[in-house]
Amino acid sequence: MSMKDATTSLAFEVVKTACSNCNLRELCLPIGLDADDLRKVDELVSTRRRLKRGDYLYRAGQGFESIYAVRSGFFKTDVLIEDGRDQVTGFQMTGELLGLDGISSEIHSCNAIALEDSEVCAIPFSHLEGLSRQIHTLQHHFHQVMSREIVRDHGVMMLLGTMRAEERLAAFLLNLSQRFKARGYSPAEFNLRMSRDEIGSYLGLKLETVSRAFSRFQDEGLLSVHQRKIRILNTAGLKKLMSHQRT
Amino acid sequence: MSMKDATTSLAFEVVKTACSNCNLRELCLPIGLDADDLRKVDELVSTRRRLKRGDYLYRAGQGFESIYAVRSGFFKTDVLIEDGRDQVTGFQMTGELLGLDGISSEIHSCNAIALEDSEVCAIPFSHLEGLSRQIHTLQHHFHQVMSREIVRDHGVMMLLGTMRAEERLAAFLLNLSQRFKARGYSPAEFNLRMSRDEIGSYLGLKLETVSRAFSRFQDEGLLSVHQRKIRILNTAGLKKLMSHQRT
DNA sequence: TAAGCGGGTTGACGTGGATCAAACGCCGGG
DNA sequence: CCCGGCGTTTGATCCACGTCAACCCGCTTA
Repeated sequence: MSMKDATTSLAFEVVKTACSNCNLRELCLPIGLDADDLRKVDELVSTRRRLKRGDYLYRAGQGFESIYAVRSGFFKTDVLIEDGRDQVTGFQMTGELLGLDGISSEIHSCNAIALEDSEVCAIPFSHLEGLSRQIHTLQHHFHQVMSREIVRDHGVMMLLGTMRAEERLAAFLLNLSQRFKARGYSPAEFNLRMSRDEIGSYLGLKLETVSRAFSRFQDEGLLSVHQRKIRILNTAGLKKLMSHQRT
Repeated sequence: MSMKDATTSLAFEVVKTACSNCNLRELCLPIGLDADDLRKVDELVSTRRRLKRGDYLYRAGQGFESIYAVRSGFFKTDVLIEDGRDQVTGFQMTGELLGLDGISSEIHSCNAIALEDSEVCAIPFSHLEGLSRQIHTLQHHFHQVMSREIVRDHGVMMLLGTMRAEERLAAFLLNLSQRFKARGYSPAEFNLRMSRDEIGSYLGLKLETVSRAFSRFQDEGLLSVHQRKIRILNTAGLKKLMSHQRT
C-alpha cells in the first residue's frame, strides 16, 4: 500500500558498474572466474539501480529481461492471487539473485520489493545466456544458482508442510543467522529488515503467532528481542527445538 | 519401507534411445529444435532406464550426474529430515524432468521414487551443458524448465502457506487434470497414482483430512471418487472453491 | 507537549485440522 | 472360500493456531 514504485516512475538511478572490482564477486554470480573471464563479465552487468525502501524492483506481470544481483540492501519477493491473499516467497540479501522466476514465461510471476534502501546490478538475461555459452564456469555456476533456489524452495515447502509455529521461526532465524555469517556479519546479532507480518506471511503464520513465538523464545532464554533487533543467545537450543517433531 | 531399490541393486534395464523419434519430443526438453539439432541431442540422451513401482530413481545423498526425463510412468520426489518427518515435494509425469535438485551441490537432495512401472531417459548433465553451449534453443529451453520449476514451487508455497484443506485438494486436482489434458488424456477422469497419505504429505495435510475432503467433494457433487479413480463433475465449482479465502 | 499512527504485544475465545480409534472394502494367498 | 493386511473411510475428541480486541511503544507531525 502506497509504496513508491521505481519500475514505473523510473525514479531510480543508473550507475555504471563492474564485477571485476566488486567486493561481492566471491559471493555473487562470477564465483570462481579468472581475471580474463571476469573482464568479459564486466560488460554483462551493464547497469546498477538504486532503490529506496518500499520501491518495487519489478512487479508480477511485467515483462522479464534481466535478472538482478543484490549489491546492497534487502529484498522480499511475494506472489499474490486474485482474491487478495499473498505470500512472501523469499527474502534476498547481498549477493543473491532476483528475477529467476521470469525466465520461464518472459513475464515476472512475483513482486520484488526493497525492504531497505538497496542497490542491484541488472544482468540482461540474453547477455547472460550468450556469455554462458562462452564461459563454462559461468554457465555451470548459474545452473547451480538456479538449482540451489529449487532446493531452498523444497526446504520452505518442508517447513510449511510439516513444522509447527516455533519450529518454523527457529528455522527462519537460524537460516538468517547463517546467511549473515556468510557475509561477514555477526551470526548472533542482527536487525530484521521485515515486519512480523512479513515473517508470518513467509512462514505461513499470522503475525500474532510470530510475535508470541518471539516472546516465548525470549522467556526461554533462547533470544533477546528488542523490536527488530535480534540476539541469538542459544543456537543449540533453537536447533534442538527444530528436531522435536510431534506435540 | 521395503521398496525395491533399482539404483543400488542395478536391477533395471538400460535401453538405447533417441529423441528424434520419441513421441514426447514436443513435451520434453528438445522442444522447438530443428531436425539438425535434434540429431545432436540424440547422443545426449544416452540411456533409458526402466523402473518398477516402488523403485528409487535416485536417493538423497547420492552423487548427481544426470537429470532424467520421464518417458512413461509416474514419480514422486520427497525430502526427509533426521527426525523422521518427510514431505513429498512433487509428482512428475510424462515429459517432466527429474533431478534438477542435484545440480547445486552435485548431490541429490531428495528421493525420486516410481509410483508405477516407469521409464526415464538419463541425460548426463555435463553433456547437457556442453550441448547447451552449442544449441542456443536448447540452452534457453533448459533455463525455462528450471525457472518453471521455481515458479511451480512458489505456487506450492502459496498453497501450503495460505490455503485451507479443501482449497489445497481442489488446487491439486485441477493441476493434475490440466497436466493430464496437456498429455492428451481426459482432464475429467483419471487414476491417482498416489495414496491419500502421499497426497497429504504433498499438501501438508494428514491422510484423514484428505479423505474427508474427498468425501465432502463427492457429497457436494463436485467429484465422483472410487478408490483412486477420480471423475471431476464440476470444474467450475472446484475453481470457485479455491478463491474463497477465509472461513 | 500533545496527538496520531503503524507496528508490536498480549489476552480471551473459536475452530480447522490433527489425533486417536474403530471399522470397512479391496485384493492376494492359502 | 476364507483369511490377513493395507489403504481408506468415518466418528469423537483435542489442541495449535487463527481471530478478535485491547493496549502499548516508539516515531512523526503540528
